[in-house]
Amino acid sequence: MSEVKLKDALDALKSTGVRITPQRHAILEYMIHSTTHPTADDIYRALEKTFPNMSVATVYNNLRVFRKAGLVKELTYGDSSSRFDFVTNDHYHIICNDCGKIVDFHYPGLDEVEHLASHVTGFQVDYHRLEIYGTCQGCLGKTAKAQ
Amino acid sequence: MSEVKLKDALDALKSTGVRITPQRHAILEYMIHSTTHPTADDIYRALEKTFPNMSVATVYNNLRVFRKAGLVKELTYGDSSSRFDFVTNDHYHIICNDCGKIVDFHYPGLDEVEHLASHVTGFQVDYHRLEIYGTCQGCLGKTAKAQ
DNA sequence: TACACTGTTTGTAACGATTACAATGTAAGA
DNA sequence: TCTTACATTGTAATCGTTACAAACAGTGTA
Repeated sequence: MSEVKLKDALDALKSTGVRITPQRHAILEYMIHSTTHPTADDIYRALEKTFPNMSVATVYNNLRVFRKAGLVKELTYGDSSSRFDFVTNDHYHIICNDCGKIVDFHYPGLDEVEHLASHVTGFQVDYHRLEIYGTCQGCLGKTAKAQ
Repeated sequence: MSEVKLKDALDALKSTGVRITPQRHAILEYMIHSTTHPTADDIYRALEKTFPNMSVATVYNNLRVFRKAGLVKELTYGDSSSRFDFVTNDHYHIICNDCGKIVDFHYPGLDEVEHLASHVTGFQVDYHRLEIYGTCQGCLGKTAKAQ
């Protein structure tokens, strides 16, 4: 099924006049198969073996291309570096404050909040972003530690 | 009323054994009166006149102190730099994609989402974060421009 | 009052993520 | 094949943030 996602993504790119290069193919493929919301550097290091000459700049360039095409979302958390997430269906993230793990979960959507916000502020609403923070089961097992 | 907020904040700090310095007083005061969700640099430049010798490091140090004391929230958006928000009541932000303006709005809370997320993922939930993106009325007035 | 202790500020250097830029490479069309 | 436009690469530069060491208070105690 991820083959379908990849094909769809490539088609979407092609239709906007973006050239499909081996690097772009590889980055997209990696992001689709990844479950870990990788940073640009994660992607770079993962593909280093296959593309020994690839530059970090290429990763950043293409992540921007994908973002503009709506294929990829950039997640800016407190960490120093952004994480990137292949856009599939509407889903939200829950993030472990202890180990940083990010898990997806689905929720019907928050149209009501958007409507209220639009009504109160006069904004024209495009989209929203929601994250939940807590502690994952793995870290709950260990003894708590003061931050 | 912002006097009360300031006093409360100072009391809260004092009670946790944090010393109240003129710089800390000024930073807190600025944040409470500010409506613009300033960056560390905004704060630094605003207080430069009053404290010609103040260091950027002091601003960062104290924002971290305030954050740990729960007085201030750090907002990491796509921009390069973090923005800081004095914590009052529960409110959310709606952000203009065009001019970057951030407006607060209130909403009853999203306990239900937290519960569902906790149930599905097994996380122990601490808090969440929600932002809505769109275009503010001012920017709607101008003609739209492709990104 | 003098002293020691602890937390604070300051200045600067260092770090690390991201971007800009110029040079080189490559695909597609005429 | 030639041309043109887009891609990649490598590197230097930028910029927000932090680390660190030195100078500075404020507070309590003798």
